[in-house]
Amino acid sequence: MSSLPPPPESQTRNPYYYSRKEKSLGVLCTNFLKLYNRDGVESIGLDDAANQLGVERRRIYDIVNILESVGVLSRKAKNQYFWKGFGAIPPALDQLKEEALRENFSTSGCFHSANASSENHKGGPSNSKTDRQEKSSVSCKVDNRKEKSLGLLTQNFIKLFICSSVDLISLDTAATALLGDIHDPTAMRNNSAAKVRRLYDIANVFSSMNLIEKTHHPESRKPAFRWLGLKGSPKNGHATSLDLNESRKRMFGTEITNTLPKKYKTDSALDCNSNQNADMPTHKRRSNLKDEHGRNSTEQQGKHSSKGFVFGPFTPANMPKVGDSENKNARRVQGLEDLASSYRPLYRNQALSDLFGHYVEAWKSWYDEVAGKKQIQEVS
DNA sequence: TCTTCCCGCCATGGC
DNA sequence: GCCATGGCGGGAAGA
Repeated sequence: MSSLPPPPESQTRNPYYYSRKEKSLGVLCTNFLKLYNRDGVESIGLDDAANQLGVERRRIYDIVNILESVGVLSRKAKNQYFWKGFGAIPPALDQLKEEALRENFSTSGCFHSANASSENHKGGPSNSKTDRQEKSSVSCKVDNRKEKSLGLLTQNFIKLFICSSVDLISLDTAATALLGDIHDPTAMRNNSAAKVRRLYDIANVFSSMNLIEKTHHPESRKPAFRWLGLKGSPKNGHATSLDLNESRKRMFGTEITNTLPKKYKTDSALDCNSNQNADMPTHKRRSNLKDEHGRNSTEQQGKHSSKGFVFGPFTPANMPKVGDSENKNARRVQGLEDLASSYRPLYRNQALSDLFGHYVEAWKSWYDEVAGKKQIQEVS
């Protein structure tokens, strides 16, 4: 991921190229924060967010659930959330810490009691006495659905860090600690697969906020998460963490969420005939049938997509290092610029269009900066 | 092959 | 019954 491979021919030729990276939850979260983490924003409508970002509501739920558990948002009403901003994170973390200490939370412990006591995570960490009393007495049999909620998992994930002295926790450790019953191999197997997926979701969102950093354990090389906490996230609540680490972590282009809704878009874009369904996995075909009834918003966007909605060709995470040959860089830059002009995204709204323009500018200034450094190095 | 995680089905609960 | 919410896991992209 440290170098930018030349785009495959199929990609340069096919404007409907599908890239999973462009649709990641982290990228979506970044876009979400860029839209709402600013002065004057007080409430957020889920429909509005979904439309602005060009994704289906389901993805917005994931984001808001995670953000809500660190206090950035709180639910106001159906479809409506209060935007509280990054300034609300410290008190939320304090509260989580307090809660965790009460529960003797640790990475080696079982999280069941924690799950129960913080179950009413909706609206942020809670102090509800009645809830806690109730939950502690029936901790093994609280509402199963809520106990497994993404928000709760998020809070427990945070507690792992804020209640221990270590700032690096491996994926394995986190997954094991967050399992309901680590002594039951069957439950563990079933839970872990699902929870690990959720951990990835949470990690992606948090790393886009710079609350954590995805890394690897120095010895085992296994995936791990490093807690950056508030030193990584913005303190004034007006700038995203990305802004603070622009030159280091900026993910050009991929920050625009792809409106192409389907993994098979590459094929379907080339062949709009219904015959394509024959090659599609069953469940995809099922959702395609749904398209015809026009129920799913993203799938409707898919129809738009076939008329030209495409995403930025950049691959920020793959940016070449300063040490790469300059010619190579120049070629790549030229290639990307060619791509950008050939397949300029037609964003569905002004905000995204502006964002795209911003990234193009940012990309150019970044490249100038890198090229400048390279020259200085060579001179010295 | 293994890891990562997108995607959307469908259960649940509120109105 | 309708709709909002969100758990869940299949399976595909990426390493």
